[in-house]
Amino acid sequence: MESQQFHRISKALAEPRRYELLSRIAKCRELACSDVRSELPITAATLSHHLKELVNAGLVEMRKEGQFAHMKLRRNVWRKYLSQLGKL
Amino acid sequence: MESQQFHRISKALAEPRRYELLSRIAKCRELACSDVRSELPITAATLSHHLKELVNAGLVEMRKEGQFAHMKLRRNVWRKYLSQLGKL
DNA sequence: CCTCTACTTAGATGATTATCGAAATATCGA
DNA sequence: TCGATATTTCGATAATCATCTAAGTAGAGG
Repeated sequence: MESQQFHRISKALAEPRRYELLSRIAKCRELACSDVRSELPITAATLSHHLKELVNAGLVEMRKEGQFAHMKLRRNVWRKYLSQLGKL
Repeated sequence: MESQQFHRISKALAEPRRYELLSRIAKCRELACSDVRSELPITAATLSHHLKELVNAGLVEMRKEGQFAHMKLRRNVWRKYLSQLGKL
């Protein structure tokens, strides 16, 4: 795994709200933004910002379906990240 | 592992220089600050700051021997962190 | 078309923090 | 005791970033 991606992922995880978001995404096969918003006290703008960070880091994949955005964990990237950390 | 400690560790890892420092500490049984300073372009003040964060996070243990400070990875904490991440 | 809903983008603000130089503290060796 | 070296603390500065409101874009259903 590229060092740049590794650091982006680390930064993405460092924000508690973002980690919580990732954690919810990981628990489902897919999760819609609107579902997150109905369960967490977060504005649409902030959610969109955090989501962008997760996608930028390569951790999350997005799919647009009509008005809705669905998020999905990229499990192979996550595995690679864990394996890299494990080498410390 | 406490959620507070978990987040502190995540934050500590998110800074590339700090991760590099941790990585060097992990490679030895113990590492002296002065050795780090002779190998990396970093001021004493900055090193001291990052070291404090690692200690605060519970990831690193310090031992003073005369003028020298020796740093050591707390491997059981590291293991717990990895295992927590693995549950995502 | 019009409007409602879902999301994104832009711009601003405040908080956090990485960094450094300088001063302080502590230990060692002469 | 003096001077050198190691580390910490303080204070300042600049950069990063989380958050919000408001405005923009776009699909769905009348």
